[in-house]
Amino acid sequence: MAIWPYNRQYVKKREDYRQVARIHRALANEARLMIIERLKKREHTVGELTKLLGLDQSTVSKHLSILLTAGILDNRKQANNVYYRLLIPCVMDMFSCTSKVLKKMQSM
Amino acid sequence: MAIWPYNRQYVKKREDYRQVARIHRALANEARLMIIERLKKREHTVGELTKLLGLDQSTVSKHLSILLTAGILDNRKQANNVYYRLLIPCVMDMFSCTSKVLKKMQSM
DNA sequence: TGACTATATGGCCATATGGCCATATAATAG
DNA sequence: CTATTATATGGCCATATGGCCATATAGTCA
Repeated sequence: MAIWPYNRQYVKKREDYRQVARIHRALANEARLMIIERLKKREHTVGELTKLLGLDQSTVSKHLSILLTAGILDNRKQANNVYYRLLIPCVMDMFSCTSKVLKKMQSM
Repeated sequence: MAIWPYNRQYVKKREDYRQVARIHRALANEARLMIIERLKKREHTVGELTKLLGLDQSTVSKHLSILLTAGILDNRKQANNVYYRLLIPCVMDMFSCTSKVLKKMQSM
């Protein structure tokens, strides 16, 4: 095992870790979490989210594209609006774990 | 509602988002994910993890401290070793969601 | 005590991130 | 067609991140 440069298994793992890290990085920002919170209820346009977040439109657009390419959101175009929606609802479930972490923190 | 500067509910939410984002940021790095993978099985010393990861000892120490202050790990000192262990096993469950994201990605 | 070992911290550097402004692009409306 | 609206992209800047090296700190053992 562990022939040059790495065995296939190892390379696969490394790549998996990179991917998983990328998903967490997408969720590692207040603004993007608020976007997800909103999209949990229904799809929204970029403009709507921009108003809700109180950030620059370009900033929101960049956040959306990060969530999009991370595979967490989906979008569709209608008229000259782009509607974004939550693609992976289980992302919300992850928050039940993060809240456990927070609870444990507070009890320390 | 929404008295100056924000109502209490809103402030709480903002703070929650900050905390959740911090947890995800802690998980948003290959090396730290590998550490968690290892600690899933049993506790390890800094030295063991340093060998396993092939990174500088100081780098590993910093990663551990990030996971520690994020509330994901715990540690104990014995002799002149510090053993780190996984505090919140449900962190592993989050990976079942991230793998769903990845699967969906690959099918696109 | 002093020497040794394990871990943590500070300094440094290259790169990434998150925000804004300005502007480009795309679609609609007139 | 032109003007308007919605969104995306590029440039910029301040700050954060992740890595290493060097060194400080803490604990053990003789």
